[in-house]
Parts: sequence; C-alpha cells; structure tokens
Amino acid sequence: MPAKRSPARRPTMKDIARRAGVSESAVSFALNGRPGVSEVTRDRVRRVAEQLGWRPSTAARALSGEGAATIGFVLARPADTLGVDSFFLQLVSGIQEVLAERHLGLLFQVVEDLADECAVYRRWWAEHRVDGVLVVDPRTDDPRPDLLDELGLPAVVIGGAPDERHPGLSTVWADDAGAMAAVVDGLHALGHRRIVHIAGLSGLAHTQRRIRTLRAEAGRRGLTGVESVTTDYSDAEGAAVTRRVLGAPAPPTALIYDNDVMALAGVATAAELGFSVPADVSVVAWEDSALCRMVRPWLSALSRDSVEFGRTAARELTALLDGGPARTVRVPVPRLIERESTGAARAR
Amino acid sequence: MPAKRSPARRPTMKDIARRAGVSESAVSFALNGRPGVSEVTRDRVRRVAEQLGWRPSTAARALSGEGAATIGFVLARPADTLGVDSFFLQLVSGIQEVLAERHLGLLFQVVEDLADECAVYRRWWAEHRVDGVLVVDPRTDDPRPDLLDELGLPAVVIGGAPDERHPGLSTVWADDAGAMAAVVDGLHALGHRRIVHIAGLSGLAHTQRRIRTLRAEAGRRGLTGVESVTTDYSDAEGAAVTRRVLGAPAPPTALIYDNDVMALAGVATAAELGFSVPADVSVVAWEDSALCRMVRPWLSALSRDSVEFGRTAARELTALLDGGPARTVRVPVPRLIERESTGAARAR
DNA sequence: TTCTTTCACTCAAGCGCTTTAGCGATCACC
DNA sequence: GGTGATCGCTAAAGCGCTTGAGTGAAAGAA
Repeated sequence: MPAKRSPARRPTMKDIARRAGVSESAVSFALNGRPGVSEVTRDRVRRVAEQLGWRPSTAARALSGEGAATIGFVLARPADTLGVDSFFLQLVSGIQEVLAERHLGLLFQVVEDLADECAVYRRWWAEHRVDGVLVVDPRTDDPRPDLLDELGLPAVVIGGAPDERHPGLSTVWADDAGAMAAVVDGLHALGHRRIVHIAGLSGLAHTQRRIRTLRAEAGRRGLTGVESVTTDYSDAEGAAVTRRVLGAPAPPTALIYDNDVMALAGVATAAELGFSVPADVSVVAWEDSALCRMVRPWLSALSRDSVEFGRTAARELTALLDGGPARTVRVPVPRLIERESTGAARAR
Repeated sequence: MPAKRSPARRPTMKDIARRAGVSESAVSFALNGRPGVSEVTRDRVRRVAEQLGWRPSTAARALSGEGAATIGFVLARPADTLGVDSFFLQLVSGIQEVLAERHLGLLFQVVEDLADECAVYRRWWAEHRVDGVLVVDPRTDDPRPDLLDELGLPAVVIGGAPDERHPGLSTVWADDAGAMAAVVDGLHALGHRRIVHIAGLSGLAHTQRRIRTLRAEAGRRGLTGVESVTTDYSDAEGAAVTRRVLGAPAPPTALIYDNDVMALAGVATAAELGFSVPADVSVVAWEDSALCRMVRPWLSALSRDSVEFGRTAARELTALLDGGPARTVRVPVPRLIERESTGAARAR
C-alpha cells in the first residue's frame, strides 16, 4: 500500500463529469445555473461537486474570460508612517464582509507613494490579477482616475468628492464640508472665536475641502483668528504645531485635529504648556476611536462608521462589476460626539 | 477614424512572437531565462516584450502549473475588535516589501474566527488562489498546522514557538520567554515584589508562554504576589483589570500589559484611583508604538521591529516556495525601552 | 406521415502560458 | 566522410474552465 504522500489532488470538472456520467460542458452549465441541462441532472452534478469538495479554479476561470474574482486595494504610505490607525483596518473589514459573500478576494498592497501605486495598477491590469480596485486617499490633481479610465479598470474612489470628469468611476464619500461647518457652528456657539485646524496631508482632497470650508465659515462670521495648518498626520507634527500655535501671542481657544493621534498628542502638549483642556482650550478630534476615551479628558470627536463605509464602497464596486452604472453615493456625515475636551471659551 | 473605445488590449506572448518573428515557445524560453534560444534572439524578444508593456497573465501561468504568484494572509478577529493596532499594518508592510520584489501578490482576508480562517484556507487551496500562507496568532491546540499539512500548502507561522510535529511549516518567532524574564529581572532589581501581568487572549500560544515564564521567574525568586490575568486585549478590559487589582488589599507595585492599548488604559485608570505612575505603580507595555509617547508619563515598553518581523516571515515563505527546507528562525528578543512609567518600588 | 421545434446534452475550440518532443542545421571527432 | 552531439528553434499538447456550434431524440404541428 503506497504511502498517502501526495497532498490531496484538487478535483476538477472532469472528475465531476466522469462521476456524474455527463460531459464537462454539462457540468459547467449545471454548476453555473445556465440553461441546457435538466433539473435532475443539475442536481446530480451539484451533489457530486459538493461531495468532491470541488471549487472552480480561479485561474482557469480568469483565463476563459470570467475575470479574476479579485479586487485590489493599494495603500500608498511610506512604511514608517504606518502608525496607529484604526480606520483602514475597519474599512477593510467592512469591504471584506461584502466581498466574502461573493467569494471575491482582496489583493492588498502597501506602497511608498502615488507613482508606485499607479505602477501597481498597471501591473495588476497587465497580469489580469484584479477585476476592479478601491482607491483611497484621493488627492487634488490625482493621476489615478485618468489611469484607471485608460486601463478600463472598474474602480470606486473612497472619500473623494463627486468627479464629473470621470464618469466611469463610482465615488463613495462623506460630506466633510458639512461636518466642518457643524463643528465650527458648535464651537462658535460655545464662544470660540480663535480656532486652529491642525489638518492632515495638504495633498489630500478632503483636507482641502475641510480647509476651504473652515475658511468660508470663518469669513461668513467675520472671524479673523482662524487658520488651518497642514501636517503629515503624525503625533510628532501634531505636537509641534500645537506647541507653536499655543505659544503665539493670542493663542486659539479651540483646536480641531484631523485625526485622533494628533489630537492626543495635542492634548498632551497643551497640558505641558500649562493649558488646561477644555478650560483654556477646547479640542476636537476628526476621527473617533478607542484612543479618544483612553486619556482624560476624553476627547470630543467626529465619529463615523468606517466598517459601514467599507461595506458601501465594496457594494458599489460589485455593482460596477455586475455592469451597473457608476454612481456617487454619500455616506452619513460624521457626527460630533461631545465628550470632555470641548467647553465654553473662557471669557477674555 | 474610430473612437479609441476599447480599453487597451493586453498584449500576449503571441503578439510578441509575431513581432519578433519567432514562435511562442521561443518567447517563453527567452522571457523565462531558459536555455533554448540564442542570446541575440533573447534580447530581441525581451525588447519587444518591454516595448509592448507585456506582463505574464497570472491566470495563464497558474493554469500551466506555475502557481498563483500570490500568498495569503488571514486575520481572524471579530470586526469590532479591530481596534487601534499598529502591529499588523507594520507587519504587512514588511511582508509586502519582500513579496513586491518578486511580484508576488498578497491576498488578504479578515474573518470572524478560527473556523472561518480554516475555511478560507480550504477555499483558497481549492480555488488555486495562493501558493502559500502566513499564519498569525498561533494558539495552543491550533488546528491550522494540521490543516495546512493536509492541504500541502506551504506556510510560515508568525509568532509561534518551534513545533516539531509539523516539520513542513516554517516558524518565525521572538523569544517571549526571554523578554519576560528580562522584564521581571528589571522590575525585581527595582524592588518590585508584587507584579501583575495583564495578559492577552488566553488561547494564544505566546500568551501562555509569557504566563508560564512569569510564573517560573516568580517561583525562582520566591515571589508570591505575582499573577497573570488574561483579557481580550481591549482598553475596556485593561482598565477593568487594573481597577480590580489596584483595589485589592495589597496592590501590585508593577503592572505588565500585553499591549500598548491596555497599558494606556491602565495608566489612566491608575491615575483615577489616585495611584501615581511610576511612584506608586510601575507600568510596562508589551508592544511599543506612538501611543507610548502620547501620554505622560511616557510608557516604558518592549519594542520590536515589526516591519522587519514581516520581512523575515515573507523571506521564509518565499524560501519555502523555492523548495527550500522548513526552518525555525528567531528574530531578536524585544528590547525594553525604559521611559517614565517604570521606577523603583516605593519602600513599604 | 413528415417536417419543424424544442430540449438535453456533447464536441471542440479557445483563453495565455509552459513544456516535451522533435527537427534541421552546424559542429566536433575519429 | 560518416556518426553523434549540440544548438536554436518550432509544433503541439495540456492546464481547467467557458461557450458557440452541433446532434440526436422526443414532442408538437401540419
């Protein structure tokens, strides 16, 4: 008796065909719910397939023009910037939930910069690896939509504003402008007049939207001590900017941080400088996470459902793959969760 | 003139063959560095391929037995547990660095639990999707090694202890036991006698290794006030356990947290209870990240290079795919970075 | 009865690549 | 100058699947 050495051969349609006593084509028809076989044969084939533990070879499927059953996701970040970030993992988790239902795989890649990202798309396209991609961190002047158009690669842009110039792309976005307006509204009502926005990467589209909105809101109210400062999202820059603005002659009474990490660093820095939060300065974090409840005072934060965001994006992409039209869908505006870090501005 | 509508057909080897005036086989030989073509032909073919922007179709490659040029990575976590965690992103980033060099893709999937994870491996295997997998969070009594053996899927276990029962698997691990011993050494030298270890998930192999080591170290020194408490790694449980142990009649003077998130929550809780860190209680976080320098006092932490960890794991896997032998490689023991949260035990 | 439809299924080609077998030409050798 | 290697290349099969064309039988229409 030969040792059971070979690691379990994968069954193919041919095996099924033989066992079920039909041709391979019949098996294909049966298994794909296509007409051309009787119900009784279809059932028999299905049973045999199940019993054999058969699964279609994605390679063979892809080769015969069915697509790779895979969607791509590229994260363009220098390795050392991959810090504490709950957003992406949650986003991906939501994406997976939807993709898993349809047995779609997620090909994931981390690269250094946008140029590399574009190269990855080209490669994936040329290698037939993905049927579509999810694009994150849209920029002002983003080369990716054009490229994806050129390649004819279905894509949904996550977090972008609607883009009429690329009718082939779907977009899933939250209304940053509305959220920013609401935040400014709230702070203004609390008596804050000097507000600094410690923003994220200046190249990102949503950063610019927030900055523009803040400026507009300030203008509308005639506030002069309002500004945005862009950073790289790191705790280090968050702290540095905080130190700088709080050290100015007329320091702001409210700070809006574009992520939770900087907000945390900012609070620590404020404390070091002798500013008490929220008595001397209010703090709002744009992104809620466990972090916000891990220090006292608890951070007031803009909260959104990142997992659902991911689900929505994935659903749009599958719709696109099914031949549906490109759409622009807006997810709910993030809600401001008021905790302990915001309060009335100290009377001057 | 017809509109340039079709989204750029992908060039195939046939195209190259035609342009270069040779057969497809010759192209294959030339492009794969195989003997059978003259250097001059090889060059010509290479040039044509380059000029056409040709890339091999992974599907076709996979079908003709070359493997899928993809490796798989499953993260088994309930969606709501995907919190703030820099480790995985860094790990993945290291993995990618190595995989990208060889144009290997990373198929990534988040699932709920171990059973789902096993199902994913089976599916990937049956669908011919991956050539190998990286396994994280090894457990005590882990079903995965057996499964991967059965499927004949090359794999490297990340963070496991050497496992003689599965000679087909490579293992990349850090010596938790050594690190734990060092930490206890340090704390003991500072005068600490009552130490509580707020551990992670009890099912994880490394959790058990740390617990065992702590017990052994305590036993060796005759310390009685030493214990480990397992948690789910969340800030909530970290805080809860902290509250409980610090509220006991003879509270510990040192706390070792199995991750940075719990350590942070623990420090906050200690402060609330009126314990000053490190004067009343010292804190060590097992995992360094930006978080540890985001609160005062800065957290003393065990630091390791997660990116390099990922690289190592990926290198082992590619070696395995190249037909190399399974190996067990040990990455450097995490180093204790002493910051502000550890100090001498208060004299009683 | 004969002709057409429909049905259930089979045949065979093809997707893009690898690989084995084979073939003619050149070369070396005794 | 014949024998055998070696070289550079081509032909063709095969990987597992899909799909359009084809086929034989049963059913329905005339």
